[in-house]
Amino acid sequence: MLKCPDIPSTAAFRDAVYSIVASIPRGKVMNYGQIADLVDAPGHARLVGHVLSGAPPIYPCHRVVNSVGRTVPGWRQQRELLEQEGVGFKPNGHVDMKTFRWSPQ
DNA sequence: AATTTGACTTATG
DNA sequence: CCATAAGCCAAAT
Repeated sequence: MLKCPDIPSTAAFRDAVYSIVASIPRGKVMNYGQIADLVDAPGHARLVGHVLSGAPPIYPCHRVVNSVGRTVPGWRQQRELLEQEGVGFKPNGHVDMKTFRWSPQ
């Protein structure tokens, strides 16, 4: 996968994040920390979130949730989108990460 | 340059 | 579902 020698908001970093997000299969989700790790920038989970906040809507950013499976604050529709794809939510309102978290082959 | 803010994480209650 | 706390790091103010 693309690696960014530099760390922060470079085109490479953003491109890598977009690439990862675009590769999340339908019906699965990923959390920010995992993406950060995949782009060779461990600890930059918050940056991933920041990048996604400015990402073009062409990417399935609704498949990215936080580590406990919580949906994006302020984006109520995200849950509907995920449920529509087959992602199951636990009774507590969080995604069942145990089942729907996607890991790269 | 210092402080605040946030699409984070883990833990605890 | 929410609240709090400590740790974390880059961006915005």
